[in-house]
Amino acid sequence: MFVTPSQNRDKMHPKPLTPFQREAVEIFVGIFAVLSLPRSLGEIYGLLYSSEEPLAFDDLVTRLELSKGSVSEGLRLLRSLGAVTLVPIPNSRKDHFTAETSLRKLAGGYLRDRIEPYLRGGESRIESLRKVRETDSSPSEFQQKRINQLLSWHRFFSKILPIFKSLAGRF
Amino acid sequence: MFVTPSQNRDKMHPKPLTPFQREAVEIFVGIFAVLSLPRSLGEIYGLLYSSEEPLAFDDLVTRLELSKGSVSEGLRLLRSLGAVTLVPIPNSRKDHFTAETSLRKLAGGYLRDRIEPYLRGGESRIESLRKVRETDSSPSEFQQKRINQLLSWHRFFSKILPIFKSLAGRF
DNA sequence: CCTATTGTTCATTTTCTATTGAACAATCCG
DNA sequence: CGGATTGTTCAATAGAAAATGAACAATAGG
Repeated sequence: MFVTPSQNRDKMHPKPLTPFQREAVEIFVGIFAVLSLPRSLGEIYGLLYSSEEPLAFDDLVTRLELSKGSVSEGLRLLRSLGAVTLVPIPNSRKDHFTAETSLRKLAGGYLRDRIEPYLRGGESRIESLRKVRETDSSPSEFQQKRINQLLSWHRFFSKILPIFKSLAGRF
Repeated sequence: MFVTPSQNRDKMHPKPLTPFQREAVEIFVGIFAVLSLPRSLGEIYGLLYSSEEPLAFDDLVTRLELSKGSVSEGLRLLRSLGAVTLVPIPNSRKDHFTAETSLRKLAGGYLRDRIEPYLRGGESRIESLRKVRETDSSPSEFQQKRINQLLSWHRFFSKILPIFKSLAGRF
């Protein structure tokens, strides 16, 4: 079987990243680092973001010099966040991927997966603090103040999140 | 030299956390974890948050069973974030600390130290992407689109951050 | 001054997280 | 089928981050 070089180079000589792509990868590695997300995720997303055409799984492995395991798990997480989409390519058996680029999807996915679940559990955690106060030797006014404050913080974030998402929706 | 038990217990038998404090510590450990901040910071802040009176450095060490090193560096970071304040206690040589509890200070400090510096560097990173595009073999329209999109994202976050802060200011 | 106490620093250790890589599953196609 | 290709899983390793603890400053009070 023969392949054209642009489709499938030797693994030892993968098509290198363009300067534009290298720079984009660095930018997204940085952005992901701010969110405390691993470097490999930034690399994968960055390369997809700076590539006009969808890339095959294998392209990511060879061009970023990452292990198949990293790419596989990285793509899984990025897809679960809605940051990367699997696109069907006619006549290709391989999976191909593109970067989602609407801020709505990106920020929305991050918030949905990393923040909202915690926020949802918030009320019950504050509730158990309230319960514990009652069993305390001497429930104080101070404790009640703290509980109320936590509740007000919770309400604040519960309100602000949808607002943020809808504003991001325009980008 | 004699001390009253409430002021300075034996290190092996520190005044234990009340149930309320234990629960508060757990809550803040969780909040800090969402922000990918280390457990010890959540413990320190949580105990201060749930303590009516300022606590001495040494109280934090013994009651949380943390090393002096952890507490020292933890307090330094929390103070730099504006989450904890050193309060002078008359007739005491020891440093005493309280938790700041206004969302304005807490969120503001976090954003100021962790997010804004990165955001400020954003323009120059995008600029260098723009420069690299020109040196590229064939600068494409696609690349220009990506650059423009990054710029628009940057503007979005630059706008939203002050808005968020001012909203948080009311809590 | 001198010494107790208090807090900091930072090299080392421990713990946690990310990454690898090899074995395995799934699937396509001859 | 059957064997080649493609992608996943997960135990093992490497690497990064947090926590420790011992040596070291700083300082207050005798």
